[in-house]
Amino acid sequence: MTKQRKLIKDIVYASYKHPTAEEIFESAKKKMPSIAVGTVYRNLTLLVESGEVRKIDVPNAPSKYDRPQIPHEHLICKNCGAVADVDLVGLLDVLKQKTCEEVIEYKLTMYYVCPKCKNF
Amino acid sequence: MTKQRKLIKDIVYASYKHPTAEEIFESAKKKMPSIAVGTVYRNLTLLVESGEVRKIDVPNAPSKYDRPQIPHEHLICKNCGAVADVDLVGLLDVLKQKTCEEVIEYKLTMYYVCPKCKNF
DNA sequence: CTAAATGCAAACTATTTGCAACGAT
DNA sequence: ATCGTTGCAAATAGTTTGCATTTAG
Repeated sequence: MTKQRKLIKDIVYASYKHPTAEEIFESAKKKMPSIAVGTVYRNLTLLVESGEVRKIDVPNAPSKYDRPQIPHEHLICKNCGAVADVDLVGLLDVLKQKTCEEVIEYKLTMYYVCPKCKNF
Repeated sequence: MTKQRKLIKDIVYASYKHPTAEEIFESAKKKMPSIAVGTVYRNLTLLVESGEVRKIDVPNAPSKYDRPQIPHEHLICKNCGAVADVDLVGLLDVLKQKTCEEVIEYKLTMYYVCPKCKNF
């Protein structure tokens, strides 16, 4: 882990809001004036791949970055009733965006046919 | 409604899949070779604004377009309990994509503070 | 007639990439 | 010495925009 990568990760983790790559870049330049945008993007991609940072896709706007959190929801099999946990990272943001409201929390249950039942 | 606009709308409505602007443009050129990409984008924007066409935002990929459908969910005020209806077009697709499962249906309730309560 | 819409091309935004220099093992 | 990483600048992808011309109402 290079100091650039460390710096970028620290900025994301320390941010009170969800910063964009550009904002992270601006912030990083204060500590390390020579850092390049390309480096920020490259490292964000790497950090997202390793799961250290979470990317939030925002339609018609630059992506935002955040530390990962692990909420989870349930998928219920319509056939056998088995419950699977699913990690629905980013759903709250999707709901906020789709409703255009400051959604605080939500209750969600999904229904499907589980892999086992699907094979019979 | 110009013939370009009509053509674009028809293409979206006739498409078996969810076409991108580029695909719509290619398809439109077959009927009207002089049509410009800019026209396709401008009309798609207009059609989306008027509700005649639905835009599907896809992370890291061109947006797709579809005819609109109107499911709806509830937003409940945590303060006064008032219920607002919201149109959550595209949520099922988001859930399918996020869970990587063939979600059949879902139950969703969201909580927020309604505009009236927010102002007191 | 005239306001809105078009075609064309250039501009823009967010992000990615090629490459030579750099830096940590 | 080596291999990943950097800074820089140019490239890319998707979309938007300015402008002179055309078209629909």
